[in-house]
Amino acid sequence: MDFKIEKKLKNSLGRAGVLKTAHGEIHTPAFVPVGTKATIKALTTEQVLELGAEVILANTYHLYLQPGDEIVRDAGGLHKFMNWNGPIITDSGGFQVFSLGAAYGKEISKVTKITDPSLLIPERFDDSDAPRLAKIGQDGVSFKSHLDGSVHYITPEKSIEIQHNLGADIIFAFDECTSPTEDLRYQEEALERTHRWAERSLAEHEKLKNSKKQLSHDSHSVLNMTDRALDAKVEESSFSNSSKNFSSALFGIVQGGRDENLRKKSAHFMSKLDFDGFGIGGSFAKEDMSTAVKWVNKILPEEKPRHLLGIGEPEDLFMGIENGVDLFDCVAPTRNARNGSLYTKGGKINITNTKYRNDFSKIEEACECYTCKSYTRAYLAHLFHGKEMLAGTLATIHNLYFIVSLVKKIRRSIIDENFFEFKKEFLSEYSQ
RNA sequence: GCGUCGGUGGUAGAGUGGUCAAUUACAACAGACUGUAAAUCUGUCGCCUCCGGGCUACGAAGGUUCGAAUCCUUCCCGACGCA
Repeated sequence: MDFKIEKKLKNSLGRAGVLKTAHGEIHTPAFVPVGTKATIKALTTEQVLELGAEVILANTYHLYLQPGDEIVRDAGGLHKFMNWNGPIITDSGGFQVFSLGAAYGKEISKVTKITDPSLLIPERFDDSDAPRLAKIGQDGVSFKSHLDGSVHYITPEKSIEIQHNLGADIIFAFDECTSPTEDLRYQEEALERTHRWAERSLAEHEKLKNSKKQLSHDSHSVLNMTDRALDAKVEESSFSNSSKNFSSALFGIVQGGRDENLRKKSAHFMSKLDFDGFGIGGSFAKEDMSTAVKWVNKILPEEKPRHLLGIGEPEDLFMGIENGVDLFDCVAPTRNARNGSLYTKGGKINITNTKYRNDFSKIEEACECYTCKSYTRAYLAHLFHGKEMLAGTLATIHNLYFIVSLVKKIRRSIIDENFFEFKKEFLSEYSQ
């Protein structure tokens, strides 16, 4: 993996660059559509490619449970299995520690609002009796499968092993995504754990990389190749699409919740480790997400890429990019689409609302996506009311196109040196 | 014509003397969704409301009863059976 910064945003941390992976280039900043179970829900990979996405993200935990990482490995890796030849990122399962743990059965979002009553809990209350599918131990996390109830203990080593079997271009260290409702003491304890897990993830990654290299050398040496030729062969294969031997890049994840000291501590800690890039994870309050990102990105080494995990509403994308984020992934555009919430320049609209039933205009008149080129709001409304499968597909194409294109436009504005004008113009219309 | 069964809110369909403005599902209406337990979830869903309650309602009209969607009478409508 190779990352080059092409242009920096003046008076801020923002930058535009190119991230080279074994499966192609990612022009950063970039939005990464989420395909948890090795599919961007409702779309074919051709549709994902056509709407302009360069890279996608899949999930370790889900693919480990179903169909099983060994099946994916035996299929020739994730790229081949799901027919996506571009770059792939896999999340480590760290988010499921939160979503199936502290957030299980509750209405807690990783992005909360300061006014959210869940934040008013003065001290951490003991809710260990509450049913949850993820239970945290010092060594790893015990998951009770949401599919069949079977129990699986995931350690950092196991997460990395699974991710190596899946074979994504960028993989993440196993972390603990904490709930925004946790108090400082717990955040600190969890951070210590995440840091230990980061070191162990890194060690396991190195170990697996080396054993693969060894395997590769061994097989080549049978052919009596010179060392020089061997090295060239290994080098070549690591950038070849069909190769099983290319090595994934490993990103460490900064945690620390909403606390400045913890976030900075985590950023310092991660910076010292030999990661290829970094994820910024955990929970935020909407109102102060920007400061958290800023604290972290001021510390992280400039020359390595940063991925703001799970963030992706338009205003957040501007915020993140301005503060030095290179990659974003988020389920919002795809999930919102399937639930009838569509992005427009003037804000999100709920296409199932009565007023759209006879609205024969496009979702967005100027939009260049497949959906807008061919269909009206009334048709989309009809598909949603009729519960037709095509509703989800057409809506997802539009929403992903909207968000992917927005980030591309923001990238362009950095290169053209009019980021702040573009931001102001876009947000003034969007937040109306 | 006689007999039997049945007519409940937008629909289907519970309820069969008080706890019924009426279970439930669907439809409708609105909202939520940020590293996907998610094509999901939540709320509203007779009218009015100073949110205490008030009013009109279970085919129609009468009646019994302290009290009726529920019991009785007549009528109207539907299905089936017999002429």
